[in-house]
Amino acid sequence: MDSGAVVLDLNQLRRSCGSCALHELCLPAGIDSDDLKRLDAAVRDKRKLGRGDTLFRQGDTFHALYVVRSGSLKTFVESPGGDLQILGFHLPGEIVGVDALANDHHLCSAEALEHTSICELPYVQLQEVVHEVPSLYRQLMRVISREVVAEQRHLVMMGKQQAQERLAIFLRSLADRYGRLSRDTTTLTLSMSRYEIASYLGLVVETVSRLFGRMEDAGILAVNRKTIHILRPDLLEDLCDQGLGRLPHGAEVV
Amino acid sequence: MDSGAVVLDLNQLRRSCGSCALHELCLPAGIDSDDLKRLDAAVRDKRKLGRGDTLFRQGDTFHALYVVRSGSLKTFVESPGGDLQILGFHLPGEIVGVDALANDHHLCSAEALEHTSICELPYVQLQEVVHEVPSLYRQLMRVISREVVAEQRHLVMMGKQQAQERLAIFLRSLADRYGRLSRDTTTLTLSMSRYEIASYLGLVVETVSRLFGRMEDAGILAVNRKTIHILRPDLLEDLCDQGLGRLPHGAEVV
DNA sequence: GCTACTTGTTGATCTCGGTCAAGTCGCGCC
DNA sequence: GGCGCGACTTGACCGAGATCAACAAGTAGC
Repeated sequence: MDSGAVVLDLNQLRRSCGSCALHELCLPAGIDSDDLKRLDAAVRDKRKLGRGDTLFRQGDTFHALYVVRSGSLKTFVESPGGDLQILGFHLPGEIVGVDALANDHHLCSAEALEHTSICELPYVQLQEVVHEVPSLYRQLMRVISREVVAEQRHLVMMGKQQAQERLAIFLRSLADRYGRLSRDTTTLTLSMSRYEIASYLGLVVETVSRLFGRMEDAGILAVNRKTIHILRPDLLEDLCDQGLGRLPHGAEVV
Repeated sequence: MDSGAVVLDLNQLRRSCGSCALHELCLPAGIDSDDLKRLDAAVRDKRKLGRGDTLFRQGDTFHALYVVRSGSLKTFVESPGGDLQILGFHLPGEIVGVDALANDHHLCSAEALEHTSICELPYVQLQEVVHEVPSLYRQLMRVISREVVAEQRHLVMMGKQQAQERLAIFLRSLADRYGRLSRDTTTLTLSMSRYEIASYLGLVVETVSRLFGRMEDAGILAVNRKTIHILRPDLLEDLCDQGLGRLPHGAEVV
């Protein structure tokens, strides 16, 4: 810990939570500037990760929570057969590692999908700061709760939705979350592969590929490899909740 | 069980966390007796719920977290079409309501599956106590984290497992959780309907019914309406990871 | 007891999405 | 450039589980 002379590491990206672009989305939301300094003391910069780099792995001992600062992560569990299930994709401002609090070991792995930087919150220090700053405690709970809500949505999707609805919901969710980061909501640059999308949705790659094709045929999307243009957000929205009345997969445009 | 034992006054609800049978599973775990008194001050007894009674409903304003003291709850979301998805079944010692922390409104409903008593933790008071008792903060995080882990397991099940594996995993999970409550692990008395099980597993009732039949034919279970005897726990275990693969052992979740 | 209703079981058929298999595209590398 | 490999797409077929439908067994009300 750096309680004495603070060594400034100029290679590190983050300066302080107060000056972070995610200020209003992340832990600092609603925290006043005095308290922010305390939070800053608990945040340790983490080296940047390149595509495919591991943040933590299933079974690792828990010692910190992480917040995505830029880029994106996937969390997943893998079974011996090489089979894996993607649990979630994590964009800037989202927290990762909460599952490990239960028993001090990570139960899933986290890997960068692209160049990604991370804020590390060593748990011991975080506890101290949270103890000193009640409003931060509340905000931390909020951020954790968001992950719970995301998992619940995921669950509903897996339990009830048809394949096409799943993909539509997934795309809408990505667009929304990028929108919150003040980015374009009609152009998505997917950082994950088709295989990862399929796993997340509980489908197989072939199905995902066909669905992209079908949605493109319907004029809803323009798909070019990793780049997705949402041409008709309204129609995409329609696809998200047609629990019973499904498109007969012709060019059904209303 | 009922003979010779001290007659507990069932009208008298919770006495204190210190004297609660769930002491070691619930929030009090690892908290010393002085601090327990503070926790007690934050716990408000909640009236008992009867079968079908609602604890909170989707959209309700958030003001408290809840811990199941006895009985069981289901949490679920319902879509306009009357369609519902069960998110989880909650047994004694498990926390409910975490999803509402994100935006002050419950995003799912919670309903009792049988006679159930609940400890209510008004959030404002809980925050104060957590502030005073760091070890309680950590334990609260643990309990919340357990729910995250349970959701992750649920997700993996929905994404990768076959119907039969899902039911096997569900039954094993129930047996484990009841086992932790020091009950018989070979006889389950299901408090939920076949429809609720089906929804939880992402299947339809007919399939669940057929699977029970098949497992009975295989000599693994003896099924009589809501009462399930696990005759061959070893075979049930085998069914849990027949697919291509599953979590090897992972860490034990408390 | 009888009737009406809810919950669960069983059988016959259908279908969405998985599986298998054969391309095609994009990209790094020599 | 051409080669090789992984990521993606497309097509033909199939099967697990959904759907439809009839029936059985509890359960509540009278």
